[in-house]
Amino acid sequence: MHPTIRDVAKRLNLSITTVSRALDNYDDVAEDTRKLVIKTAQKMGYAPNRAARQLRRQRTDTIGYIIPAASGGFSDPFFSEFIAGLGDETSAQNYDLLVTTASPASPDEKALYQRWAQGGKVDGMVVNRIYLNDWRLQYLAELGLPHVSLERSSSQLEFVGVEADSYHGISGMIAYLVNQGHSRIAYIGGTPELKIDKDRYKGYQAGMRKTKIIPNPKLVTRADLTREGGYRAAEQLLALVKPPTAIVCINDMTAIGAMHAAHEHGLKVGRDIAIAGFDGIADSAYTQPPLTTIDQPVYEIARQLVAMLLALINNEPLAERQVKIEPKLIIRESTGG
Amino acid sequence: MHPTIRDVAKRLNLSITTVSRALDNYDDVAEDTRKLVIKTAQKMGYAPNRAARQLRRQRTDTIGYIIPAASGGFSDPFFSEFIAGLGDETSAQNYDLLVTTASPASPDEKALYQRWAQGGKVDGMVVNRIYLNDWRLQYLAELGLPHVSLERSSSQLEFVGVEADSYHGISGMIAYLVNQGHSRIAYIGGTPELKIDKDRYKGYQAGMRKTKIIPNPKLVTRADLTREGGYRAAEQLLALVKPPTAIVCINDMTAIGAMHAAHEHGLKVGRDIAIAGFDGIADSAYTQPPLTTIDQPVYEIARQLVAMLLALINNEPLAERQVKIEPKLIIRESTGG
DNA sequence: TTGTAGGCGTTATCAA
DNA sequence: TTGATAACGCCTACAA
Repeated sequence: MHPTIRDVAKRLNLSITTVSRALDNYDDVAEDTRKLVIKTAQKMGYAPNRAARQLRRQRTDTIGYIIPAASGGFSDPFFSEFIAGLGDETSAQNYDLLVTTASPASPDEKALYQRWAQGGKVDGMVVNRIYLNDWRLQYLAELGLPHVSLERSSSQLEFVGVEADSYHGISGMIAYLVNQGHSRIAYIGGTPELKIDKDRYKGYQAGMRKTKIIPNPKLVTRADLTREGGYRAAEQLLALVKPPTAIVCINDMTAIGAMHAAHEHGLKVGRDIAIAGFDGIADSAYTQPPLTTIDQPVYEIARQLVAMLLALINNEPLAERQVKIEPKLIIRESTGG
Repeated sequence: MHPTIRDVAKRLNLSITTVSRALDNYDDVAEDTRKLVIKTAQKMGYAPNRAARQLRRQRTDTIGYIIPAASGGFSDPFFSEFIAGLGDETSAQNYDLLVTTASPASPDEKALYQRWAQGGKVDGMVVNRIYLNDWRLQYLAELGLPHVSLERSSSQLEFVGVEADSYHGISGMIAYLVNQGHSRIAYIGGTPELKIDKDRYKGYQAGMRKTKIIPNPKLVTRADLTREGGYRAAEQLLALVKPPTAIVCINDMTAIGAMHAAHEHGLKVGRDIAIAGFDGIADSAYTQPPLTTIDQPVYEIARQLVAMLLALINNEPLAERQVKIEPKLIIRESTGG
């Protein structure tokens, strides 16, 4: 098998202590010795055994993220960008990232959290797609395992993480649409237990309230944050006697589905109907027509979260325990440009 | 910290041996004892320490995958589907998946492979986006670390993994387009060192050769598998004195970029110009117009790869060491329907 | 500046 | 059916 520290020591007629310290750049080792050790270790292809190191140090240098998506594939680029951010920041800090998918609130999900958190497989966890009442955050808190989240749950006592201001994002969007002359503005949300749904829906309500328009409850529908869900919800909206002239969606995926439905109804998006999303995924600039959306810097948020988590893990001071991000309205042709 | 097996043993006045075996379902432990142990362990919130187990068993029950994408985010849904497949299958088999991103052939990438492979952090690796001459496969082979790949490199002695028949996929696509009356058919590829580029380009050539059309070398361009790359390459093609009437792209991302360029040129995709991709990502059904593509079951391929890798790791017999997949042509409106 | 030795939490061998 | 004990490979307090 691989050479161990013992093999290196034997080869050089040194003790494993010296080798260990030479490699870890302790300063109580002779310069010549260190150089020799490093060279030999390299030549022998030595790399410290992670399990042994972890056991000894009582830490894994690994953090975990369980993608909250139904089995069968997460197809929301939101997650790709998020994972990319997590991966890049963990790597940059010489940590590793453990990843898998599990359906929210499934037994699998619980088993995974247990295996990783209680088994000491990870030093901390990143959590997102937060529910108003989220067992994951509760569980991690009880366990005392460091964790950060994108969005907070209402049951959370001590929140460390990032929050995007969904509320103002959406209410600003509504204001913009009203300004464009729209009044029959529909909302396609997600399940109301989701923190982001609550915030975004409130933003919608607030935006509508500021106008004199009495919102039609039929214009508020719910889907599941997927293209298919957005498609079906939009179908319903377009089948109304008085269909909406604008549709604001909880995320870009939903909006893409809605655009598809509009096209099928022979509507030209951006002229006959306005459609807008939330997230600012890379796709949104490449849809036809390009999608108006509320951009949140997902990649950066993910990196930020990791940085915060590692600070938490290593007991380093944290400049801010709660970072608030203001997403930006990006106007494109899907709302008439 | 967490209770250890010792704590459980102490609580029950049993030896750690017995506890260990009760939990691992050995059959030489009294039924009553086993039940008691399991119950107590659960009550105490005991979960075996993974590092200790790994050190002792000399295996990690973890496999690794390094996303071969430039830092700053992989935005190709191909990878999301791939990761979802990897994650679901590893979870299903009670393994864990270590993931990160690294630019192909960067020093970071090498450092990661070393840390994981030589440090015994993983029992095996999944590799994709294969180069004709791929140092990763060579490295893993030399190390003797189990690995599987999607696509094979030409320098590979012993290939275990999955191959999609890119060649026939593309040549079939060309045949279809020619049949539709196209003759000025362009190809937007990737870097020629990529295995898939070689195969797909060959498919293009073969498809063209079957017709009497003499292919114009100006119609063959290269990009980088991204939307932006596809956009720029298509811009060039459309600026030609005699622009192509059809563009076949190495993947769907490139095709999405190309469609964007066509729209900007005032062309109606599917009527004024045909554009086709490769991969069959979920997006492709939701572009406007929907994209003709060559569909390969990425999610299933990923699961298959993991299954093969775990068989390799556990020295189980492998029905097939090399699985060949025939991708399917999906005709949609982007080529005139 | 270097070496000795103990222990991190498991699993597995052997003996009782 | 159960228990004592020795590793797995590394780090580090302490001794030399």
